[in-house]
Amino acid sequence: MKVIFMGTPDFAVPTLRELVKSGANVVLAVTQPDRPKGRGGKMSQSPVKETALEYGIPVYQPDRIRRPEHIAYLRQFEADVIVVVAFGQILPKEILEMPKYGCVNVHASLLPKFRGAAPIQWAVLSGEKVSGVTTMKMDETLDTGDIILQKEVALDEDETSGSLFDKLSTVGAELLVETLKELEQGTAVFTKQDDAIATYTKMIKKEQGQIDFTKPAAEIDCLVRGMAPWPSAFTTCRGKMLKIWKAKPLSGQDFASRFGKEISIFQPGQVAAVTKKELAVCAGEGTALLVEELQLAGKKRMAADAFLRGVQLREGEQLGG
RNA sequence: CGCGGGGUGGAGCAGUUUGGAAGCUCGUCGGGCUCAUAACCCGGAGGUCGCAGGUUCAAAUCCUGCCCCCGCAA
Repeated sequence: MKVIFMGTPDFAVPTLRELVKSGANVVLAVTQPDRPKGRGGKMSQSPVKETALEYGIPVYQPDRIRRPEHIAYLRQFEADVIVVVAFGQILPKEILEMPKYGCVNVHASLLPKFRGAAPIQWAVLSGEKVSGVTTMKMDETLDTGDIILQKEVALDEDETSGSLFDKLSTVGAELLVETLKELEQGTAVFTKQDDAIATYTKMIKKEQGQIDFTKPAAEIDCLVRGMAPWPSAFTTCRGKMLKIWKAKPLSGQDFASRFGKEISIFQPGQVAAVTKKELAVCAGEGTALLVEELQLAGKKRMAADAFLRGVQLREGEQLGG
């Protein structure tokens, strides 16, 4: 199998590795151009590029792959299949139709659910119990191609987008290798997606991490887990950015039995209970959020008890706002 | 040279502006109180104050250079 691999972030790396390990002949890795990144704006290369270089695979970094010269460049490889994993650019029809087996995409959800840019985060944000990975034969619109293989993955109670990323990228890698095998053997079955039950995910923006304490605690917990490790759920504390990394929703009853008072005497966003080790914030609909791990601007991420040693919060103090 | 916060006993912080015996909360160790306890009381151990120079009678504190961590912005 002569393969062209297209991908950019960490999520794509396991698939590239499995591909190489499976014996596929990866002739080219296409990835996004190097960009300034991080503090100080140093140039950095994509994880896929680093991995490709490690294997000695040639790397190609077109600014816009749809330009004719880039399409022509790809054509000369006469690849059997193009594998696309979180590449970050839309492929034009000429490329989709170029390889014998077409273009195969690994998508981190159970399509047709969570089509689009951020399926993993949205699965966590939505409080899903199960998500998964789909391989499909790409067509001209985004994430609408025929499904080839699909595998479910259960979400844990404390699943974060980061942990789900890891799980799904591993599963995706295995699934892709299996998919190529079926394509080559001619045993692949293509299943149309049911557009009627499709859902779409928008790209995650930083502001979405802002915690709205009038929402019930369970929903805030989903936000905290869904936005971790990026861009993180946050509020403010005495004018400083305060990231919440881990929290546990408490019902009004949980709160009362744990702290011996009623949550109803507090307004959403108010610090409802502070002990030496625990911190609870009033949330919406009579619930409370037990904050377990957090980070103040300029500081490191730490457990609630460590945080409370250095910052004495007062009961009733308002967060956010 | 993008903007900013920070590196002080094991943990989290104060102290730096106005140089002059290194402090707080927690943990830890020993003892006590208690039916009992993560509660309370008493006592102890533990720190090259990121690194390297400089100024000074004296530097965590002032000056210079470097390393590392983090928030924002991209």
